[in-house]
Amino acid sequence: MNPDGAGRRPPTAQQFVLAELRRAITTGRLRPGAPIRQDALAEELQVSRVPLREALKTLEGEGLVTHQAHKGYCVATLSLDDLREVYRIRELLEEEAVRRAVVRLTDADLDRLEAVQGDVERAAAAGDVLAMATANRVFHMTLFDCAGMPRLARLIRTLWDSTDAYRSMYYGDGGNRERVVKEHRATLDALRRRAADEAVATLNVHRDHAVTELRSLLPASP
Amino acid sequence: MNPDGAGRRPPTAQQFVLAELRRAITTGRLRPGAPIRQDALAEELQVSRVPLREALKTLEGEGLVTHQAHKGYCVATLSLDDLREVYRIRELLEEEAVRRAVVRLTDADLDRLEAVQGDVERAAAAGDVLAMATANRVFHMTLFDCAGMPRLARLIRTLWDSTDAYRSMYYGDGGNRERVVKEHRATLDALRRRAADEAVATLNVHRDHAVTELRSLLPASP
DNA sequence: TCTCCATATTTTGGATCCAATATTGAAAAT
DNA sequence: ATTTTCAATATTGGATCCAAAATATGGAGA
Repeated sequence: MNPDGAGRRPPTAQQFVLAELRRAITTGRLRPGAPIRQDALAEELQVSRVPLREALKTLEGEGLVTHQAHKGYCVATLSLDDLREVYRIRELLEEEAVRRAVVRLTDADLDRLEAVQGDVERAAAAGDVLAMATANRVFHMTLFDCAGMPRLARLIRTLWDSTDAYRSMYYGDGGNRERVVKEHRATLDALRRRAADEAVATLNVHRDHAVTELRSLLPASP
Repeated sequence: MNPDGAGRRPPTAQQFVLAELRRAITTGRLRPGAPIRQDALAEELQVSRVPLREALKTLEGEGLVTHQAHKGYCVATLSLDDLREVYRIRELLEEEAVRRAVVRLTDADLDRLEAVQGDVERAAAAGDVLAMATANRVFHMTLFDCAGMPRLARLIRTLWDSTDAYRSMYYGDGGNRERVVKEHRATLDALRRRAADEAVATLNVHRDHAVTELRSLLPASP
């Protein structure tokens, strides 16, 4: 399918570790708030602590882990306020991305989006939570990349990452999966008609619902 | 003046190196595009390469340096498009920050802003470019911090950092310094009257002028 | 029993050393 | 003379080792 398939190990150890850690955090295998024991992790991943620490520094920059000198790293925990803040910032940035994308979308772009939407619908039908999360993400990022603003896209990507640990739970519910499918359809339709306001609105509805749902999933008082 | 004065060396080597590198890049001592020779830098800063590399990873996350595996780090260069993109993103985020700040500003906050504005005016009068850049930055960050959205403030800070190398040149011109002083006054006035739209507008004018000026300072074809 | 302090252990931060990759320069072949 | 190949060198990536700090442990005193 893809030339450098998902299983191919990256050229450097820190890139490998980075990918592994990101997955572990965004899928929830490393729980929010959990301390990161460097020695144990390094041994588990079969690398020394040096590349591990560099990967952690990258993740710290992205807000997925926190660090205190001489105390170590922890998987970041988001308070309700943090979550709301992230979603508000996403709203600002994604609106811009969509508006730029709308006026630049080619037919090929729309075809790609349609194809990805196919993946989303298949995952939703199959009830495959992980595939759903991945395809949904690809759908949005594909759209945002069309804005032709690489830095903006990167920022948005980072914001998504920082809440992935919580978002995965969202797709556990079949109703939510159906909802996402419908909302994507509405977005695609608006994009085809170059209706920017409408496209932005559908995404905002989507986000608002997600943040509402996530409130109930948050730890009691972080 | 300040309990942990500027000259105090941070507790860990990587924090020290991080601060040093940030200064070197944002003041232009390390020029955009310049390769970063780790051995030489480590020796110059009297540390080993390990904390240096961790600091570089942090700076990479902030976009101040770029990295290629097995080739090394370079000080990031911004194309005109990059610059415009950064300023556009800033516009989006700073508008939000200002609007939130306006409804939360206390008298103490306004007093602090007024005090910082005093620093700005003194630096402008003295023609001290570095002091001017610093005070201007403090003025804006103080305002943005009042929004009570720490992540938003951090993002904005990072965006400022990424263009600091170019912005320093801006203050070389006395006319620009005067302009900044006047625009800050207008912003402060609008803030006092809780006139959000107006405050946002003054900042937008400010940014637009800066980005126009910076166009002429960019390298020919990066 | 609880608190406080000294000590031992664990864990992180940093330095040095080695390996892998990239770059440079020179020699050889066309 | 130009290009290509191959070796020498320089530079980065990673592993191991040591030092510093924090945490856990245990005992003495109130």
